Amino acid sequence: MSSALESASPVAEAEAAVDQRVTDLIRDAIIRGEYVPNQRLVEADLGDVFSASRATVRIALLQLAAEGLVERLPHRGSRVRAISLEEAIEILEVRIGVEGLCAAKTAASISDEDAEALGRLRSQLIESVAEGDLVEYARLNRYLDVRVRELSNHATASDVLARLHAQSVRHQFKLSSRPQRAKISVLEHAAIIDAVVARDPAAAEQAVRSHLLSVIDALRSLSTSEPGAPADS
Amino acid sequence: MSSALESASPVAEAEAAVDQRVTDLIRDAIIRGEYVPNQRLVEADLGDVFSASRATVRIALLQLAAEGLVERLPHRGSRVRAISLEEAIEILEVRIGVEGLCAAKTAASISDEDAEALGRLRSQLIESVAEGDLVEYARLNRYLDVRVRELSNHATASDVLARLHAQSVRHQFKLSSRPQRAKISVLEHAAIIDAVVARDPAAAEQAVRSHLLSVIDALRSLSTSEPGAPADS
DNA sequence: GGCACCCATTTTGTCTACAATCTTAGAACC
DNA sequence: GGTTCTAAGATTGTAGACAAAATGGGTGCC
Repeated sequence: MSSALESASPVAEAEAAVDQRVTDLIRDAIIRGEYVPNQRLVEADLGDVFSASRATVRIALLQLAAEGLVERLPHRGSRVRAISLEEAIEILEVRIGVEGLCAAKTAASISDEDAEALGRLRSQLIESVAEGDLVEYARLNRYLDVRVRELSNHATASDVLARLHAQSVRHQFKLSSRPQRAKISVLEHAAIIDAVVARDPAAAEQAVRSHLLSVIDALRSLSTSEPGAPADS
Repeated sequence: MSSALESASPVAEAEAAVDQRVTDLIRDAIIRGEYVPNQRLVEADLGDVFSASRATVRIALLQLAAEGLVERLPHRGSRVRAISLEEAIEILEVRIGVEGLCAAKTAASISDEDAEALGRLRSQLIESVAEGDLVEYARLNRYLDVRVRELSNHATASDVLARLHAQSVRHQFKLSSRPQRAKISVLEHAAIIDAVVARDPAAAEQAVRSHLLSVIDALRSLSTSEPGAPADS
């Protein structure tokens, strides 16, 4: 029965997303903040905007709901999921374990060239903060995260992290736009890179842990200093 | 704009699944092993079996693909995803971090009654193994996992774990059906319960780690002793 | 004035039909 | 005999239409 499928490799994983044009467009719009938390996402409207049928949009929304970006209420529609501070902290707590694993794996297996590249990235990070270029710093930060995931060669962890990351983009953003915060976090990032380049898995895991715990603290104090501004719409 | 949705609580999460009848049926069938890995899942056929339209089945398959239970190849259909040994180990590695977190959280906040209940569960586990009732032992085991997740009160971690668990059911099953293995793992489980009941987060996290590392070892040696039997169909 | 009920509107959930794509088998050709 | 092209079959992707559910406003009643 069906000879063609039998022989396909179990590697694929990523390329499977081909026609998910609409899904990607909506996801990007949410992540970019074009659609704000709690905003309603009416299937017909979105189909109109992206010139796709309702069936396509519907599938996209279900997909995004599975990713945790969208909330669906039966017979009542979809809306952009609002990630509360508590949830954001939960996400960071989970990331401690998973990113720690990635960092450890990377430290254990990194190649010489990749290690060198990370070293350069380290310099760039420090430089961007010194120049006060927070946008560039945020970009390099994201790149570091992605790179460590890739280098860990851990598909499962990468999947989990990608999902978690997408959900908490908004909260991350609030933090990374603070110059004060950048000066602290850049040191922590440098420490992570140092441990990885030194090929010390335990130290890398610990460095990630320290960093994320620090982020949690920062989020907490940020929220107490400027009390709940839940009105996003 | 839209007053009804604005006030909905961000808790829901679970009850959102109402009409997912078909999704649940297919998921159960896969987890129970009714549909074996690599088996093709043709939308029209499934619609016939579950007396639903293709559109409904299609959505169910996309949902399951997002959960990692089903693999979709564009224009070529869906099939039950085969979790390789490497992937199963990856999943366990991730679980170390996340379940460790849950255990630590639970240990830090467990109530007296819940602690007592866990103590009783501990006795039942030991008893079931002593009597050689592996089916009962497996059931209790699942319950322990679920319970620790619940008690941790950590929605994000629970979500991640639920997803990972569903994927690796098959491999878990292979292990838990070995009497030899049960005798080892029951001690580890008892250690986890002890640490949680003693309200020692660090010890609980460590006990989980030890246990899962031991499972990884067991899986590895199991696969070397009975070399690749990839023919599931 | 407030409360319960009912109906119109909006939006989702489901089904059927059509188009696009891929696979497979067979025939023509070298 | 083997290879390439072509066409038929099977299966997925998309669109549009209908049915079901929930919301919101309005009317009647107390």
